[in-house]
Order: sequence, then C-alpha cells, then structure tokens
Amino acid sequence: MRYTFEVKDYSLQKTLLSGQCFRWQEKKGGFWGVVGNSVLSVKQLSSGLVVDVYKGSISRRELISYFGLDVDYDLILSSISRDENVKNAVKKYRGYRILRQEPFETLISFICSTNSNIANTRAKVENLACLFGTQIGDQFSAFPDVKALADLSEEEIMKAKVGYRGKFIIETAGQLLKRDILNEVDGSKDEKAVELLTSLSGVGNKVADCVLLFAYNRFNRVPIDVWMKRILIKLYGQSEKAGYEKLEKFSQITFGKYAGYASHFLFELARKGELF
DNA sequence: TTCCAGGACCCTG
DNA sequence: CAGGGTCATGGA
Repeated sequence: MRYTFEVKDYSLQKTLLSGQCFRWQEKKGGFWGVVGNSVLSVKQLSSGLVVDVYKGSISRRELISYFGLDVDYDLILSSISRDENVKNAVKKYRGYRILRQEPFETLISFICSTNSNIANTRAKVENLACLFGTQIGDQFSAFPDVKALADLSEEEIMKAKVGYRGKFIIETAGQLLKRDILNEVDGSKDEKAVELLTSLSGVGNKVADCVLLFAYNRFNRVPIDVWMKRILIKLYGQSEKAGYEKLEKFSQITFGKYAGYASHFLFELARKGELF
C-alpha cells in the first residue's frame, strides 16, 4: 500500500532524526520505522511525502495524524517568528515538524531519556521493542503494549539496558493497567494533565511536558531540559536558579501559543552547536 | 579514570 | 520547597 501526501515545508530528515522520536532510521533513499503495528518506509519528495506500508495496515487518516499534516504550519511559524532568535532558528531549520506519536510509547521513551542522551535513548527504546514487542516481519517489532511491560520482572527488563529506569517503567505500566491515565489526560486541562502524568513512576515535569507536546500536540507545553534552560539563561537573561514552572511560564509568555514548537527549533539548533 | 547525557526520586534542613 | 546524593549505561 502506498500513500502520497502533498505538503510543503516538511523535512523528514529534520523531523525524524530530531529528539522527539527514537525509532526511525535513515537508509538509502528513505526512512524506515514502525508506527503502531505497521512497518513504514517514508520518502521525501519536493512536493511532499510518499509512505509505503511494508507490513501491517494503517489508514491515510492515521498517517496524517502521526506526521502532523493537519496543522497550519505557516501560522505556527509566523506566530513563533515574532521572537528574533526563533525567527533565526526557523530560517535554518524550516521543515522541522512535531509528530503526533502514540502516548504510551512516547511516555516510556521519555522515561528512558532521563539522565541519558538521545543516541542512548534510541538504543533503549529499540531494545524494549525487540525484546518485548510483537515482531513484525523479520527486522522490526512493534513497541510493547502496557501489559507486556507491566508483567516484566526487574531482572527481565534489565536485558534492555534501561538501567535504573527499569523499575520505573514496570511501575508506570502497572499503574496504567489499573487506571487509564493516558486516556484521562486527553480530556484534561494542562494543569490536571501534568498532575496525572507526574503521578506515574519516573515521570517528572519535563517528561510530562514531552508527552504532552509530542503525543498530545499541546504546542504550548515547553519541556525545560538542560538545553532549554541554557538557552533561557544565555539568550533571555533568566536566572540560573529559576525553577521549572517559572521557566516554562516565561517561555509561554515569550514565545506564545506555539511555544513548544518554538522551543524545539531552538533546542535542535542548540544541540548542534549552532546557537551558541 | 572521570565526566556527562533531553531527570526523577528521596532524604534533609 | 531548595539543595544535595544517587541512580545504570555508553561514549568521549
């Protein structure tokens, strides 16, 4: 099955190799990855995207959702470009998009990201999928479902090299098995959503915001990681010891309704050493 | 060898 | 609630 999407200003490279998702790999001519239970190959055209469904099935509507093709990108860019630094970042990084990923996978992935780096996180997430997810074809695996992770012993999950996060992952999956918090988040206002997410083991403010931004597309959420903090201190005169909420609030006021989008442009540039 | 990486947790003061 | 130590793992 093949889908084509006409879209301008969409860079697969910038989007899929950014720090928002962890399972895409670039091969000759395209990107390969797993979305839900489908193995996809995605190629960049000047006029848009071509998605080949290699295994499993997925609808056009689901792809539009996943790749975030249903947003007004021009509106977002013009909104965040009112800030000069962001405007500059957008010039160099135009085409970067925020995906709309599956919440559970996003949640576990960002638990894995804590006190780690992106490359290492990718390995952990891939290990979890290979070891505990349903195999699709001979080279890919779906991300494991809630029950598959909840049922693991600490010893078993250590095989995925997730380190001390293993306990958090098992506990969080167990909590979700008892109560469908990720569904409740969907209908909750931001403050309540953060409260629900941070009630999960291994989830603090930063991971909660990543989930809200990358899985629920709440573009006003601004994950304050070490990079964003550096940016806010060096470029916006914020205090070294400002707390999380203060920095996020400042970002929302400074960058506006799509502050999360703005922060990711700055983040991607900063971590490449192109911002300072 | 030591330090650090998209932090969170737990314990003190 | 602010400030510390601690937590596996891999790469520089």
